[in-house]
Amino acid sequence: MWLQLQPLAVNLLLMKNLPEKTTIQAWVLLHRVHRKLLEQVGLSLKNNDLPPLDWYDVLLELHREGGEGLRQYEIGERVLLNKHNLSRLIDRLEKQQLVRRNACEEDGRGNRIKITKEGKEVLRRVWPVYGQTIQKEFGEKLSQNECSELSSLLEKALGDDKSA
Amino acid sequence: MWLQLQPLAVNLLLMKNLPEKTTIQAWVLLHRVHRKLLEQVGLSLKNNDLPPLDWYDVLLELHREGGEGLRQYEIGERVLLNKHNLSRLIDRLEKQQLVRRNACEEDGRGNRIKITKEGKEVLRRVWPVYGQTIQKEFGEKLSQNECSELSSLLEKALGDDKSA
DNA sequence: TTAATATAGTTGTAATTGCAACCATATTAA
DNA sequence: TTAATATGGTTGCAATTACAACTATATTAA
Repeated sequence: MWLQLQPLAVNLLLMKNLPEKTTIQAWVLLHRVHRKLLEQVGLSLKNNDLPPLDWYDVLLELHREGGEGLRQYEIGERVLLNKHNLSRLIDRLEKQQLVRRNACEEDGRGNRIKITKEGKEVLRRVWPVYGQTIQKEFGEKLSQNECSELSSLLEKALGDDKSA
Repeated sequence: MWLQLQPLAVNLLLMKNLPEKTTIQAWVLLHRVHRKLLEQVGLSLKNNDLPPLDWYDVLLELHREGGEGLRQYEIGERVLLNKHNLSRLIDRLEKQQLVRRNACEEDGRGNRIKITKEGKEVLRRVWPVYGQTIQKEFGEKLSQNECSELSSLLEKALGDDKSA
């Protein structure tokens, strides 16, 4: 009986809970801003013969951590951009000697990844370009107050269902 | 002489105009929210055996336009997601009969793309799932006022250097 | 102990992307 | 007119991605 009802219930759910216009507008703008910024950053990096942003993204987290480096899944959790194929992204970084994989003592399945001197050098070269683009395309458009306001709204949108 | 100075000038520029902490924080959150939402939407679509979001993105713009459809470059301008390889995305849509390419009268180089009945049907099937995910993962977290506030900040960040 | 299940990471493969080169038509300037 | 340049779109190709299947180790429960 419950089983019989379920498909209907699902359908009803699908008909409801659709977003308001205001919500959709924010959603659309979120995408437009994101896309524009990412395009600009990509362009700047390329124009300066720098590696793509996802390299920076990983290297930065490794640099932040320092010490014994990070497990791959930890990188995945922290990174800004999409985390699929991290394995192969790290392959590429390793091939360029920007990171090193070390066997992991506590857990024989995994490895610990550490940034190298060369990796840090890449961070140093990328940041001025990356940071400047953020500032020019984004920071300059908003006051510090507006940035904070934006952050708090975004944080709320993130939900951060602090179950962890 | 000017040529001699330029590299220095460029370097100086690179050292300056770096973003404030507040800016960076907003930047990071923007990415996190975007990534999370896109992941959720992708998941919902897949779980319901629906095509990827970029199909919807294109089909929606075509539907909005109606009439004689859109040129490919117009689609590129309107679409939410990244616009590279639009040509081949449209190939795929056309292969599924969701759109049709017609020769373009005013401009022999281009074509006009129109959504088909089947394409509209896809829109109808996708929206409930897409919309519901937007609402659940995003809309519900913010009040309508907050959404408006967010929109106006994002609009400002977009800059919209109304040169067009 | 063993079996069952979960987690970390890798790999095969097909689909998609990014990029640059390209073709065809438009537009501009002479 | 012609030549030069710009624009719209396609295509070839190498790199990257998504996804699923897989290996190996950990963890849990019996």
